[in-house]
Amino acid sequence: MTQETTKDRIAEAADQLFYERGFDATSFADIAAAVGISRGNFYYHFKTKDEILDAVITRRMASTRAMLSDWQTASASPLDRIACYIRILTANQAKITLYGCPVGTLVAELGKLDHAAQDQAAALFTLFRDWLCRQFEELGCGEGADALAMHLLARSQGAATLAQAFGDADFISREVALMQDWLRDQMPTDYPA
Amino acid sequence: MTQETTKDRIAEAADQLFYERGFDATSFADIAAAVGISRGNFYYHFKTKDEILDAVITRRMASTRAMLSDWQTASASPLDRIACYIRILTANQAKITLYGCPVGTLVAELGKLDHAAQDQAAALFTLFRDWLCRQFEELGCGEGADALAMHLLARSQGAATLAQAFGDADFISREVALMQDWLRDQMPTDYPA
DNA sequence: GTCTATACGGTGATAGAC
DNA sequence: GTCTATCACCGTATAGAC
Repeated sequence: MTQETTKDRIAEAADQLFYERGFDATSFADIAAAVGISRGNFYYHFKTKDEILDAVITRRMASTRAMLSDWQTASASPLDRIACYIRILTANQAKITLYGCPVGTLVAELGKLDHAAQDQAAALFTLFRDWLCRQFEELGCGEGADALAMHLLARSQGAATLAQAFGDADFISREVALMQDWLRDQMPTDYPA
Repeated sequence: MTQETTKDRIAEAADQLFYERGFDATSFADIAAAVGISRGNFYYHFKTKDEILDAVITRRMASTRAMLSDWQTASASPLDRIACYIRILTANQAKITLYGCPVGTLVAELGKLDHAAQDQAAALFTLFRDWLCRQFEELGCGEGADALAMHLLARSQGAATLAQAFGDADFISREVALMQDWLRDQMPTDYPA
């Protein structure tokens, strides 16, 4: 039905390259080569590099929303849903070891560049934060739900950063196990088994 | 006694700029302007940009070693020494909120650039890792000492990453409190009070 | 040691033919 | 929609005067 346009293919290639090499280090020539078009043709689809960044962030927002929505329907209990989140670290273990977390590294880079889109990128974090917060609320954590969500996000980021720094994929497995233990401990005592 | 040479001043300025803006985004012009010399004169002291990066990493290695050595002598108990480590997050709270962790962000960037110096930068992490590992060993954690060291490093990185992403300095305080609680729990039951 | 002047490649970006 | 040709600019790096 819906054809994949050249514009989509550019955004897709840019998405991957921004992740693997970083936004600033990725040139138009790199993206054009990956898509298989000339640099000139490029500007027919995107006027500036920042426009591509916008498109990439929009793409990531959409796919993140879709993923969170899937988890929401896939599991009945909030505990299982949070476990889904923790498992993405395992699922993406190899890539994270090579390039870090796609969200964390982008936000960090745009922050240092003082780029206008840094808030948009941070919104990717907010998507996870709010979703996790809701799960912890359903779990009965009430006031502390957002703090728990932030804490879990931080633990994930730390695992990704050190795994990349030391090229140690197994470290992710160990941290995932610790996060699952931690998650069990967050279950209120009056929560139905 | 020891004069501060122009070379030192360049390395010092580069150190700060690499932290605040990132390695790749910092140009010779930026550093030259910060030091107050011309771009041409620059190359009398450093032949390439990578040489400056080397000097910056060497600087950071030396200052980190000095800091760890200070903590070693300042506190008698390994528990107190680990607490010293946790406190640097609080001490550098404002800068971390703006620019992230100096070590973590440099390693992440060099990793994405696939830069030759990425292992040298990772050695900065190893410095902390080995030092923390020794403290946990003295604490009687034996086999698990390195795992505890890595875990604490990851927790710190996560706190720094999210604080920067959300521009939330207070988050560091909350994570520091959690890390201190965690540290207490790592104390073996037979450890003398 | 410090400067000015300059080379040279790659960058984002534009114009215009097809 | 896609291409080639071209632009101005900024990056690292060099040469040579003082």
